[in-house]
Amino acid sequence: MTSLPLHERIRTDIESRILSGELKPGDKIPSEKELMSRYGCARMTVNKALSALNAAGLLDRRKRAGSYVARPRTVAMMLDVPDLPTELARRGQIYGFRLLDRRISDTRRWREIGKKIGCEGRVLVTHGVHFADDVPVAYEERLVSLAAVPEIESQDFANEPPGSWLLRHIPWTEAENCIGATGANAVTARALKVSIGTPCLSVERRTWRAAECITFVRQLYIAGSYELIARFGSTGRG
Amino acid sequence: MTSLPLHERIRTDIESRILSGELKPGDKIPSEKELMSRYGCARMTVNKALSALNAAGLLDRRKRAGSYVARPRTVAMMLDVPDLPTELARRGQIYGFRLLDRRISDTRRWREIGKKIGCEGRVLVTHGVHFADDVPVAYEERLVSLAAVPEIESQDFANEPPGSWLLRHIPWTEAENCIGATGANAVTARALKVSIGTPCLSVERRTWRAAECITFVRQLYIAGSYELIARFGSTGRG
DNA sequence: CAGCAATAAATGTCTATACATAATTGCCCA
DNA sequence: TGGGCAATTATGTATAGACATTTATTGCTG
Repeated sequence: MTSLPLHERIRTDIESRILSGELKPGDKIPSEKELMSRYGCARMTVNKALSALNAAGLLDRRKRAGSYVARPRTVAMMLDVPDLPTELARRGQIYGFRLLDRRISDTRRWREIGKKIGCEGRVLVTHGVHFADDVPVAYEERLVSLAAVPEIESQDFANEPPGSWLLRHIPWTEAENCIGATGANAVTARALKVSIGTPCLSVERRTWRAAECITFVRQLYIAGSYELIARFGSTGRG
Repeated sequence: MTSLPLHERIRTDIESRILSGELKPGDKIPSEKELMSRYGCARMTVNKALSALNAAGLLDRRKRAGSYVARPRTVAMMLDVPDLPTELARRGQIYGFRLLDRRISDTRRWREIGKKIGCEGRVLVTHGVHFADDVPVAYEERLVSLAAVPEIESQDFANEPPGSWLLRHIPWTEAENCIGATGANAVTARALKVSIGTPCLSVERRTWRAAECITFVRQLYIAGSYELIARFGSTGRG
């Protein structure tokens, strides 16, 4: 009997009636006044519940008009993009990283690099392999803008892959993932110790901090060794 | 000069200091008491701002201990789960669907079906191919619980694939996607007119309505023909 | 009947207060 | 020294009231 707080109970009451289809998009929700007498509580309590549903995108609220069930625009789900070392540790596997190559390039001389990362200037380029229990699971190519992250030039990535280093040191405001499938090519197949053409999950990610591109990464996970999980749960809470 | 409400100003103040890196993961945020004297307002106002940041996952708040900048474990991103017909129409391609097989099975006789969908009873099983401009792009296997969706038994899916029909008719409360890569097997390769072993993006999705499983679907997208996009923007707000 | 103005109804924000709950800190005693 | 209890502190929840803002409705007027 941990009895939820009242505002959460009001929230989940309405939420479940929306999600179950009992309340359809466009339907009107009782006014705060009505709900406060129905639940026998103060208006702030009802307001907290409805504001949360509004913030979660389940309700549209307009002054004087009332609260209405929002019509869903896009079906969006939460995708947990994992940090590989963290994720493997959680599974009880031993994580390893081997740096295959590390060089500094310049978008003015190597155009295709600028195209990938989407910025100008000097760029740190690394290639490496992620291991789980000494078995290769992923190949990684990474570009890091040295204009945005000059400190990274002094890192050797002996103990920590560039991605984890960046995650710990560099805050970012926006990112975009592109998820697809592809076959391993000659270079990646050799690094991952699989045959050419082996299916791989491909994750490409660009990360920005306030309009400035920080890094581009392309990871190839050997089919079956790794999967992404995306959830849509009733709410963003948990 | 519409001057934001105070609680939003407090929120964005702190939020921008987190996102800019001025406040790092693990750093302590001033207590509500301190913030209320700093902004010259009541505690509820500060509380509203901090609670919102907490709900957004930017803060960890613990009683007695205080509020701390959350350390991003797995970064949650928004994944737009596509409805294939809608998505292709948006791209200006002509969508098509061919039903290859349709049967009704029972989890009590076919155990592996019950295992996939995670429920008991009679199940509608369909196999089909999605086309873009008459070219196959995806193979789909779908299981639908007839206990949860009896109406679907009378559908023939001549005009509309089962997924779109479900999306339009059946509300759901929870879903989970599992995204990986795999090679086409004999059956799927023949249906997609590719050679066996061709890399494919695999999306498996289970959908529930209030603890009752509605449907399981497994889609195989031919590598290169389709990609998922996931975005993360600074805040969950619009 | 059209257009405009007043009214009322709903949400939005904020205050000041109260008590509840959890966790840290430190003190006391074995 | 160390274990356990109590005091303290910060957050969590809730109340009752006030005023602001937006906008649908109503009613008045030409």
